[in-house]
Amino acid sequence: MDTAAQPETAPAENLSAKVYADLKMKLIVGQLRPAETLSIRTLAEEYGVSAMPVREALRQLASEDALIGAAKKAYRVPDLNSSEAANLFFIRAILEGAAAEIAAENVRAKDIKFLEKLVQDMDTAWQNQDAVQFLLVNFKFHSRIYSLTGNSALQSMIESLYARTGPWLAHGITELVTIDSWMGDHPAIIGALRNRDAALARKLVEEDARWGVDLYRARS
Amino acid sequence: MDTAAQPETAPAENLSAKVYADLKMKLIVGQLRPAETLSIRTLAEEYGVSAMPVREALRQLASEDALIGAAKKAYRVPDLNSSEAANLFFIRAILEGAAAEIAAENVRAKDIKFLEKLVQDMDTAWQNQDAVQFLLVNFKFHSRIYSLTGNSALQSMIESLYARTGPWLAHGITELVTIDSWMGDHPAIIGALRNRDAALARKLVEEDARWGVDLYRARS
DNA sequence: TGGGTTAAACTGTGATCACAGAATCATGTA
DNA sequence: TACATGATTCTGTGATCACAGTTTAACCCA
Repeated sequence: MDTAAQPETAPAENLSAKVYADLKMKLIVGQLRPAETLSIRTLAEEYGVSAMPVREALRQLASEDALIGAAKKAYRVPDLNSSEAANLFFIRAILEGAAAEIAAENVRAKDIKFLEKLVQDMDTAWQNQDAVQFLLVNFKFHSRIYSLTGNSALQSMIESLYARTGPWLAHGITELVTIDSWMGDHPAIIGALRNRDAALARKLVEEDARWGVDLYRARS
Repeated sequence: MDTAAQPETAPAENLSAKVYADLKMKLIVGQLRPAETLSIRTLAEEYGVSAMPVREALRQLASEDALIGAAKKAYRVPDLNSSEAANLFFIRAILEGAAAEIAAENVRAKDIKFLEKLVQDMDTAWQNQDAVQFLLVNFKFHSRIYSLTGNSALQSMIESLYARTGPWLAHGITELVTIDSWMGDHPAIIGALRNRDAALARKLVEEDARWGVDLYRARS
């Protein structure tokens, strides 16, 4: 069961929720590769549960298009084309931009401190070539920001977008991204939040999401 | 099975998807009231299927917070408070505003014609005091607009928001909304689209969503 | 009659089985 | 050797059962 880190929002009331949270986190951090196939029975054995919780978790992920599920065919991780990826990063830019705007008004000193630590963690993860840890910390960074909006609906929607873009990001990130091409943005975002500059925070976060699109274009 | 209108996006490959689509549409058009309780076995009998497809549909709706599902307790339709409703309409304004902006660039003559017909349908539905039909046509109106973006992810997210706000809208709409207080907006939206005025289309659609928040404040 | 307690009915949850379609692999033929 | 065809394995899907909490209702006692 504890094969992946649990997300902060894990309610874990029942087995289905646990499996769902675990698989979703694996998607976010890139522990599942594009076009990879997922079988209910195989996963059930891995998790040590029956097929029932797994099938509900897979169906749930498929319902938010984090997985692809066709009738009588194995579930599989989506392999995004450039158009689909652009659409997702476009929505991320919209939602996270709006979230950052609100977050800039609610941010506290402890939030700044936490974000600064995450920037360091992301740096070390990169130096260790640990793509999973890198994406996990990146997710935590953004997650902390839009949790400051107090809008849980907004939060779950953005989370879903990370689950959908995670597999592709993990697949492409080690190939051609240099540490300079992105790392400069996160400290700038922290600075905008500290200064309560909502407009700048929005702009920077939107650019950070746009970076995902650019990364995709560079690959294809 | 055919107890509610099927949404345009209904794939309906399996029973779970059919039940899910049907229940979601009932939420959107207000055929399920806030705090109403839903039982797996009861619904299974109504739909003439086993409990299995129903439980998956209910879990799926609960996963997007269109229903509330606690452990070992009956599923129920959320009864939003003012803060929750405001959060949802806020997201709707963001997403639909961005969608309208893109739609204004892609709109065709046949789309305009279709939207104009829907305005008429909505008018007659109001005169007939048919709240269900009214909300259905309203949904179709907005749905058509953001389908023009070609961004299916955006589409499903907005749909989910309609499912979450539908029950409350249906409950409050017959109480205090006069036909003048909103109807003026839809023809204006059509005009903005026809003129390919993206900025105006965005502004009007955002205001249309904001109307939901105002309606809520008037109630509480 | 009122209140508390118990029993019955109802709830979602997990597990297991049967089934039909999809995919894969082996086998036999040209 | 190449290819078609067969069987076997694997896939999700639907149904049914047992179980443990939750809720509701009835009932009995004061």
